[in-house]
Order: sequence, then structure tokens, then C-alpha cells
Amino acid sequence: MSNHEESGAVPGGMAPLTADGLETRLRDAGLRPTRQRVALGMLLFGSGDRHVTAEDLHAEAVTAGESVSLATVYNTLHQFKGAGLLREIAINGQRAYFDTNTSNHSHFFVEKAGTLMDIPADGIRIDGLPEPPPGMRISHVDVVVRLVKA
Amino acid sequence: MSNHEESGAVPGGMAPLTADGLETRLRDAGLRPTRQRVALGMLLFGSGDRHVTAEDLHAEAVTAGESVSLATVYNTLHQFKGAGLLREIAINGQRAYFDTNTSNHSHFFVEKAGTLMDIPADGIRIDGLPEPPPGMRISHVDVVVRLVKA
DNA sequence: ATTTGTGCAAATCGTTTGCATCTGA
DNA sequence: TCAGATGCAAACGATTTGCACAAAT
Repeated sequence: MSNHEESGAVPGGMAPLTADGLETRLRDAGLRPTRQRVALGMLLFGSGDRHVTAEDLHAEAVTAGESVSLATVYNTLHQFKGAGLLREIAINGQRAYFDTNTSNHSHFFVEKAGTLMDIPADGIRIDGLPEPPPGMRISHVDVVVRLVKA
Repeated sequence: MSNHEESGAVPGGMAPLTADGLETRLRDAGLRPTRQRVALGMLLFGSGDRHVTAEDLHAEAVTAGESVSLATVYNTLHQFKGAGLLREIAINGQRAYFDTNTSNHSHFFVEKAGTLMDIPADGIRIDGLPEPPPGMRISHVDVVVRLVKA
């Protein structure tokens, strides 16, 4: 199937993702579409926005019958991040989360369960940000709304 | 010296802190004022608002001639946090920072240097926070403004 | 005297790295 | 062919834990 879809579309988007489309996307990012990268990419970008840890993704891949090592999962996540396909989310000093939604948005974090949820980008507005110190610029603003049982 | 000062005052405040005052504060929090806890407390609360890692604080204590083990520094930081004297700040997946300013405020984080700075509480306003999911309440909103060299 | 805290070193957890082997262009 | 990718296992850094000893009430 020489299905050539919109490979430039939003990574975490809703359009059905084909292996071909993903391969093109990887190639465009300067990454060889290896078996592992395609498999992980399909898991990540094949179904809406996702928040995964390296272990989550590794477990999924194994469950899906793909043999990938945990080290490769880490490598791949960081490469995807470098290519702008993923964003890393800083929640706490332990687990690193990767978000397939690279647009500007905030998160709910359920403390006890350790689950992450998107807050629609336009749901939150931040006013009154002070000037950054001289010689610095703001690279990004992280907003995490922490939730506990009521 | 039966010096009984305002031990209920703001922990990271500007008032000169005495060992006596701190001991009272610890006792009120249900923590025995041991030598180590008092020493660490004086370092933490004795001079304005601070952002420290466990290692920072341990190094300071050792430099100050107090013998405290790193494990005890960790224990103490968590106990202080539990007592509401400190707040833990989630920056990235590695080092944990503890902030002596427990009031609501945001932070600048200098990516490369790993330094943290307060942004005055009233400098930032967040609007449009969505309702938390049913059964949940917002415990706290973390805002981290990440800075890089311009 | 009893309870609570401390220190050390070993254990743990998530993550990274070195290196030999394999794979894709 | 041959740069680039993978897998394994060992290395790592931050944090935690188990347990014998010490200090506080």
C-alpha cells in the first residue's frame, strides 16, 4: 500500500497513523525508521494523546509482542523528544513522563495514582509573568495542577 | 534564657530566629528538637527564603562543623516537609529541592545551572483553571518558568 | 526506662553508558 | 560497506531502608 498521508500533521493528532506515515516522519526528523522505532512510534502516536513512562512503553511493547530493550526505549524516547515529537514532563523527582502532545498545555497530576491528564491548552491563562533576569529568556512554562482525593 | 518569641510566625520569614524559637516550633510540630534537627533548622530558617537540595544542606552542615549524616538530612527534610515547615519542589526527574517559603508562589528555574529563584507570589495569576475531576480537589498548583540563555 | 532519632552501609529505583553485535541505506 | 542502532549488563546518582547504637523525655 503506497498510502502517502499527511506526514507533516500534528504528531499526537487524531488522524489514523500508518507505519508508512510514521516512517516518513522519522526520516524527516533524521531518524532511521528501524523496526523498534516504528513499533514504539505506532504505540505512542497511534492513539490520541498519551502520557507514558519508559517502563510503561516498554511493557506495552513487550505485551504487543515486540522485542525491544528498556535501554532502547529510553534512547528512543529521548530521540523523539529531540526531534520534537514528544515532550518530557517534569512532575516529581522520580519518574519521567513523556507526552505525545507537544503543544502548549498544562496538566493535572493525581498525586497518589501518579496519573497525568491534559488540561486543554486554552483552559489556563497565566498573567503577570515577571521579566526574566538579564541574559535569560523563558523557554517554557510548566503548570502542574496537583490533585488529591477530595 | 526563657526567651519566648513568636514561634507561630512565618517559617521562612525575616525575623531573627533563635535556637529556642526553633525548638518550640519543632516541638509544636511533634518533632523532638534534637541537635541535628536544630542545626539543620537554623541553617534552613535562619536566613531568608532558601532553596536547597539534600546534598546542599548536608554540605553546609558539615562546613558549619555540625556532624550530620546525609540520611538524617533526608529524614529531616521530609519531617520538616510533613510538618509544613518546608515545601518540596518538583523540577525535574533528578534532584529534589526544598523551599523554606511555604506560601503560594512560583519559580524561575535556570535549566543549565539548576538554580531556583522565587517569583513573588503576586507576580503571577492563573486564570481559567478547569474543574478537577469528580472526587478530586486541587491540592496545589506548581508553576515553573524555565529559563535558558537568551 | 522507654521511646524516638541517628549513622552507617547496603539496598533500591529510575536512568545512563560501554561495548560487542546487528541492521538499514 | 559502514555509519548508525540495538541489547545486554554493568555503572550511576539520588534517595531509602535495616539495624545497632545514642540521645531525648
